[in-house]
Amino acid sequence: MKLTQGADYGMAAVLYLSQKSEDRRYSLDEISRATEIPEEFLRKIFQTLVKSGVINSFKGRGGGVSLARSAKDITVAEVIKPLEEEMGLVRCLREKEDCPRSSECMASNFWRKTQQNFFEILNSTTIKDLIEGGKQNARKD
Amino acid sequence: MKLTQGADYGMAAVLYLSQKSEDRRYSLDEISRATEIPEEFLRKIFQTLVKSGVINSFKGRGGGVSLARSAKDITVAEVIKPLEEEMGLVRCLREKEDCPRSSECMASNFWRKTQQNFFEILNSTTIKDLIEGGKQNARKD
DNA sequence: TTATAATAAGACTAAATCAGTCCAATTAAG
DNA sequence: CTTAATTGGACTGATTTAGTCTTATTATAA
Ligand code: FES
Ligand code: FES
Repeated sequence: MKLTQGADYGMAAVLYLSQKSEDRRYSLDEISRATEIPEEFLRKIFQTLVKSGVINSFKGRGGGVSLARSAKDITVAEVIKPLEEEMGLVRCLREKEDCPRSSECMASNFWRKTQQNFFEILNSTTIKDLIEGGKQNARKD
Repeated sequence: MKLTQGADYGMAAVLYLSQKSEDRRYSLDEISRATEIPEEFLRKIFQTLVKSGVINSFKGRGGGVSLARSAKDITVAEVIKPLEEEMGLVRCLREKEDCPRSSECMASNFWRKTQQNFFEILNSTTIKDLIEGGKQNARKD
């Protein structure tokens, strides 16, 4: 049960941008160097985030990437979900796959709710929360 | 982000046993047939669960497996954790691995708490809860 | 109008992990 | 002492993950 490296890197990259001035573009080269994420891999990650609307990118000289919205309007879920292809914790929750036991399955409901609870946390936490929280994060408790 | 097939199967197998009479032993052959889990794989799963104390096994003629405790005293966590080798959602939370950005990492605390919240659910839900809950599971809400 | 500095898109590859199998050894019952 | 079972561990094939490479495309500036 781990998030992919891509999702993990994605968070780091978005966090990096969020801590920098918003009115500039940052080249992949620069971000890669600063975060120690392999440049070519980082490129793919950004491509995904551009498609999902979290990041804006600009080609050509002076180009680079920037946040599409301010950090307070980007949730953790918005960064993680597009980078994490398979989000079903167990078979029951993964469409395509079907399980021979699904009819008498006593676990599916439990997992569905548990997973939902997890996503609700990701949905209700913004990148800004992470930066501000610093050491005091996740759930208002 | 998915649990391994082994953990998934493990739940199914334990649920199967929990719904059967407790004072008998069940051969892998029988369980494999009933649940449609490949026998050799199921064998390995039970070996793990025996080691972690959830299942009792008996060699020889008339042998087989049974729950080590009654379903109300087995939590979901006790079944999942031993079958799921890597339980750290992100790098930050996985011992061995170290991340070049760990010092300035704004995400680690968030993930730690989120993951903890997840485990608390697994810890506070028993196999009996699943069977009884049937269609009304996960968290008291 | 051309050189250059950037991202886009997608094919490709290496390594790791996962899921599953096989087999020789052990144990207990009949 | 034969048979029915699990044990433990090595082994394998398939899939997924992480990362790279290569060829376009686009924008800026000299
Ligand atoms: S384990 Fe197959 S449907 Fe739940
Ligand atoms: S991402 Fe590396 S320590 Fe958090």
